[in-house]
Amino acid sequence: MTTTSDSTGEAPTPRQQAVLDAVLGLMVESGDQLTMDAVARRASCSKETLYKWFGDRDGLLAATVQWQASKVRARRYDRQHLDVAALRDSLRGFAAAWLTTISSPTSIALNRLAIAHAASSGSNLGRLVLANGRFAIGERLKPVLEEGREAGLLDFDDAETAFRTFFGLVGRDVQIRLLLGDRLPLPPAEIAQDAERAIDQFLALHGAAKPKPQA
Amino acid sequence: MTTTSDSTGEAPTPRQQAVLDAVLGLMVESGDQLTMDAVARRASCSKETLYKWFGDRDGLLAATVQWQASKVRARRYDRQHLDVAALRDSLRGFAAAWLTTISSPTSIALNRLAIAHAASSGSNLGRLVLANGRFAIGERLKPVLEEGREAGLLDFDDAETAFRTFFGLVGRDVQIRLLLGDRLPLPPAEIAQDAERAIDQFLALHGAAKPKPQA
DNA sequence: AGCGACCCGTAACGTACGGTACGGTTCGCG
DNA sequence: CGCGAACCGTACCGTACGTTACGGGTCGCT
Repeated sequence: MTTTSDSTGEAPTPRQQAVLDAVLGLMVESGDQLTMDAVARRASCSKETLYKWFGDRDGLLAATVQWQASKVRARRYDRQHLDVAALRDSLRGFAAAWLTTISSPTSIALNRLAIAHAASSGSNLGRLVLANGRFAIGERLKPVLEEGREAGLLDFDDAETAFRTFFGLVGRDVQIRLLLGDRLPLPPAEIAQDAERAIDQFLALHGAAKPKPQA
Repeated sequence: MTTTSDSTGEAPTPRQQAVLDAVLGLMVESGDQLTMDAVARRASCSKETLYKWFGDRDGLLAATVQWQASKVRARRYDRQHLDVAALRDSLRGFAAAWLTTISSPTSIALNRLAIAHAASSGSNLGRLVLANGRFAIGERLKPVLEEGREAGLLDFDDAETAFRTFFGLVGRDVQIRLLLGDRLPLPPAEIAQDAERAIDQFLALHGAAKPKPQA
């Protein structure tokens, strides 16, 4: 039975964090040979300790996913004045952050692992990755969209649907291509450019023609 | 050494097709336990035959990907009269077909396998899936887009970029969610609706304001 | 100093699976 | 009929890996 880093668990100790970082390192370097032996060797700990701390292999992987998620979580986009320029900045920030995330080696390795795991039957790895990726950013972006709507800057019926459009315009084919091993260099300059284009398109679809139509 | 169904290979014999269908069936039912033993049992053939025909496990998987691709490939969208209604129909057909494909159990299983494989180093599985999925549809759609532009119905600079926008608007978060195990029922009615919405959005972004501006 | 908790390193066990070998059967052909 | 090619079913081998067990070492507490 796991003692720490359970699915609802508390924060890992620094030593445990070092172990989880070792897992992340191994995943990125060579996603396949992620064996308990390799983790123990890399983290300079015994396998017995791994099993005491994390229960079994799946527990270790789950803890790793949550550890990585806790590292990314997330600068607040505090609601500023919210004119159209501020809204653009906010959306552009989200888009660039998302592209940076999904193109990072860590995210690629983690998603590959979770997807491979989802092929087997029961496993919350996929659910964990979804909750901390796709759905987390959705819940953080939707309030921004709704504030934009209240300010008369955006026009849409359903925030979820609008977010999915945003998601598609930003991500396009990037994630699936990277997951399938396509070389797709995404330097910061191109990320900025892609984010800009995506926001232009999103505002073309959902920007309100007239600010505050009923004001 | 593989004798048949090489990476450039000729069509598999009917018996080989039955074997590859057995692989597809196993993949869909329980993607993990896709062992050579299980394939042989399901296909009622000996492992020795599998190795003679396909070389090794990777050869079998590659042949399976190509077999599936050959089954999907692809009704022609012959260039019809090409007014705006015909263009809409054509795009809507592409969108619905793509959504149907990526939400099919076979595609999900195949992509999971290829993604897991891409975590290991050398492997053309990911490349194969990309070539027969994302890039195949791109090459088939771009001529339609360009005809639409020539007819003054569409406005864009780069067909590749326009296609990626199309791809994002159609696919959104569907594929990644399905790959990660999210339940996401996508009945034909919803596919049709999603395709319609995606085409509306695409035309809002790239529809030419005035047909044949220089005519 | 003595004791217990914690942990490292390594060895050991069981199993699953990719790959190979072999006997037996069917089928086409001279 | 006689023969060889193709193939099925099964047994077998080697290895990799998850998991457990054990010996020894370090640290904190009394």
